[in-house]
Amino acid sequence: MGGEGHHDCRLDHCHGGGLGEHPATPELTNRLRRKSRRVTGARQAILNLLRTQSHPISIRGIFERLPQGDCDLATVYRSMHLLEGMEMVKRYEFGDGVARFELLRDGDDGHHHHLVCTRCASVVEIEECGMGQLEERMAAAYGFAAVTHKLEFFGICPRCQGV
Amino acid sequence: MGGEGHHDCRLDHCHGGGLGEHPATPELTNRLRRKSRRVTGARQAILNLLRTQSHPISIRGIFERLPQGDCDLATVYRSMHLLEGMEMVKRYEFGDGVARFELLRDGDDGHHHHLVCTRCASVVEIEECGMGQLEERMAAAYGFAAVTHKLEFFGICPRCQGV
DNA sequence: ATTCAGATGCAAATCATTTGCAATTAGTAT
DNA sequence: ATACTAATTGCAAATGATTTGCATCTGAAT
Ligand SMILES: [Mn+2]
Ligand SMILES: [Mn+2]
Ligand SMILES: [Zn+2]
Ligand SMILES: [Zn+2]
Repeated sequence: MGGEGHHDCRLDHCHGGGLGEHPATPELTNRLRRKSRRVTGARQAILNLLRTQSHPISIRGIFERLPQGDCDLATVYRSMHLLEGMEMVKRYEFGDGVARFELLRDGDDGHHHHLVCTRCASVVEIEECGMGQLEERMAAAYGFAAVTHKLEFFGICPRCQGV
Repeated sequence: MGGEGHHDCRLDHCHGGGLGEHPATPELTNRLRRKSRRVTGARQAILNLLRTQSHPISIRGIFERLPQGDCDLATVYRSMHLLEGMEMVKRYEFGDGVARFELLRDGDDGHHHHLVCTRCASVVEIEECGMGQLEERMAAAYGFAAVTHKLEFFGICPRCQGV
């Protein structure tokens, strides 16, 4: 084996059909191949959908927005696990028992938080985060390693306040 | 009605049997009666158990520790809802799909956070929290009201680091 | 075209939590 | 102490999100 590898596919096997035209990002293609996973229509479709979202979206939400139930709900679950493992999406939980995901743009670790309305579930993206020092202090104080955190804010949005 | 109310129960209807001897706290008794809810063996048992815990405990965990499955799992679920509504316990979620609860000691709003080991699930109680100003800034910036937050830390505890 | 590990659809299985309902019980009134 | 009624409970069945077994299908290398 080995060699110059000119046998690589020209990255456009997406010859119509399947889940519609979802141009495979070289990004996705490379990451997947590195793990010998495949560039499938479902995965491309899901990533393309995530690209259009500006807030976390649930798996059911993804499924319903995918072109005419083209892909099975179980496949969306499996795909999100895969993408999460590849650090291409990030999982959030707002406490309602439903996981939500956001696309991780290349080079972005995606660390940020949300302000969620407890009445209508509208979301504001929050970039601020002064937790770094606290994490360090914590690691030092309790001997923990690789300390991270999950932080979400809740409240009542302006629109919902106008009873 | 009204009057001196000498018809009140002497708060010790717990004449043996039932869920064992679980002295009813006047605290519990009063809060419950105020809402015309009843002082039952299950509720006393659960509160007494919670009193012995120093970290959040799951509903199944409570159920299993209760004297010989004396009380139904569904009853524990219902009791925790009640107690949460009465602000006698606080709910925490560590992201594993299981809710955990802590007793709210009288006069304490119980606001604090946790440092959870992602390998063995051991927990460190964290009192520090400098989130107050952030909440205010957020309320001001986005017009949200009653802003609160959920914050938990994750990492690898000293014991689990010693692979 | 051939080949086969990786993916998918579909249905059934899990898991945590909730709910309907008939039987039981706490707290009050008699 | 007895009676009465709403609150509570046990038990089983229902939910809802997520996972999984398995036969079939497909991507990508040869
Ligand atoms: Mn976000
Ligand atoms: Mn705690
Ligand atoms: Zn942060
Ligand atoms: Zn805090």
